[in-house]
Amino acid sequence: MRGPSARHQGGVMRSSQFFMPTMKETPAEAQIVSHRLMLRAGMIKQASAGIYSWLPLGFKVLKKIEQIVREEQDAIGCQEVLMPTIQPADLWRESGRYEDYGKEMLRITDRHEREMLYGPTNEEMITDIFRTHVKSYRELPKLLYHIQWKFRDEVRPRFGVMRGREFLMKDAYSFDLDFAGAKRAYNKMFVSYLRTYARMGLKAIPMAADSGPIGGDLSHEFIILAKTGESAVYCHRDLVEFDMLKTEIDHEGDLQPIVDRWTSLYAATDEKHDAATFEKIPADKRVNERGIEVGHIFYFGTKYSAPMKAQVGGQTGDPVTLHMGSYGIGVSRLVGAVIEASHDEAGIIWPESVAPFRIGLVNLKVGDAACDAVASDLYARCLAAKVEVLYDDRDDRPGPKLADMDLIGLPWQIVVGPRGVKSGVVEIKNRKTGEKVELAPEQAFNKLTARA
RNA sequence: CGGAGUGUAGCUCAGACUGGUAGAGCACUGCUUUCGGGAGGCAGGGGCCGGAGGUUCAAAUCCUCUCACUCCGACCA
Repeated sequence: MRGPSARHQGGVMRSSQFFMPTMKETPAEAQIVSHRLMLRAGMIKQASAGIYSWLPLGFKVLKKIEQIVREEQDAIGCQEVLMPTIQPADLWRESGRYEDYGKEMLRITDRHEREMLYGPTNEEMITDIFRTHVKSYRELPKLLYHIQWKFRDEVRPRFGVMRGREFLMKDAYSFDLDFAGAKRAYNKMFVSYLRTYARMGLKAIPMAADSGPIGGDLSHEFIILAKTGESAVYCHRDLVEFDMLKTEIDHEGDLQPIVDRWTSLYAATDEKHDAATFEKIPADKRVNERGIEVGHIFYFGTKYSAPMKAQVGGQTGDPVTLHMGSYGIGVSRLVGAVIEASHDEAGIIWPESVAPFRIGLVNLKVGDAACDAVASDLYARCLAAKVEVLYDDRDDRPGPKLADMDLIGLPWQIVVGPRGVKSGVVEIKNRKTGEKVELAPEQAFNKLTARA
């Protein structure tokens, strides 16, 4: 007899118990495909305009994306902290942004009539932490990040989690003694971002962005290509074909050549698009598509450190004002963005790295002794091998079960039905290609669980 | 914040113009027939028609106010 904790090892993985309220019909409020599919797949529920609850299926994906982001930040020596969502207004008065920010900032007054705000970003707070504790150039450089919910009271939230008011964001901050140091930090992040998106199965292309009053070229937006993207983008085809995961990277070495490789080719959003330059690219290398912004990095020098007096003692003993940069990734937005980039008529197609489960196991005829035996054996093997599987053991007709499985887009399906079981086979289906193969259960299991 | 809409069953929507006992399909419950791609039959349950005022013998329906949500625009991770 296995106890409750054993049965729930790895979480609930049986459809008969899993809370996943799928919908056949499309809710009226959803316009874009990722929003429609997230609602239909039971991933999220809207709480109010631009604010969502994450249901188990959606939450699993959110966590996977968050974890990839975390691992790639850790890999470049960026250290994780967690700052609060609620911040004191005084901090923002120091930088001058409390007055500048406008109605997008959600302002709150506590019981002591103290002015607070729900943070839309954390430059002031991290600068305050840093100036309190870091006093010498010897402690530099430093990279810190956190992954936290933010709030921006957008006038017009839309597109589901792609443009919510509340959103989960990774924001990192770099602290250096001078511009050269800041640029090294910038390059580390630049390269880290390329790997991060590549691991999620996305083609992300860095595009020059407006760097504001600081000037220079140290500001890039990371844009993924998706037909339903919010803005037009133009770039050189080679950028789409670079494969970052195959590039060996020494994060402590000179990253400039890698950055140069990406920035030397033309890439621009419609705001910065220069048709004349674009026309000089050979016609077959021109890419003109739609894109979604999923990250933004920039160097901003002493914009916050100067007014907030974040200084350290330099080599000569004189105070040096810190050079800073900040680096954002829209974690919750990425859930929608991945779907925009990867879906078909039937539903979502998750890349394996972010899929809520790796395998969807469908028992087409629950109650049939032979089907039940084969399916539950496969289920047990998956659990034992720690392969994430969603076992559809609901007593329902094949149609809805198969349709649900396509809708939620798990990379692999194993379909156990009476017809196949009679001749000793099950069907495995690749969600992305639609390719179906009939194999003996054991072979099917081996094929899907073999480590690549 | 400008402009335009919509709020009726869990979901998609009719009913409103022309006031008179609340509707359909899907979903849900039970039985049944089906059984490899959202099936069929029978029987059920489910609504203060977003909220508050008003007009009227009578309001989902007409009027006023209010709240919420959506779309277009400007803005934006």
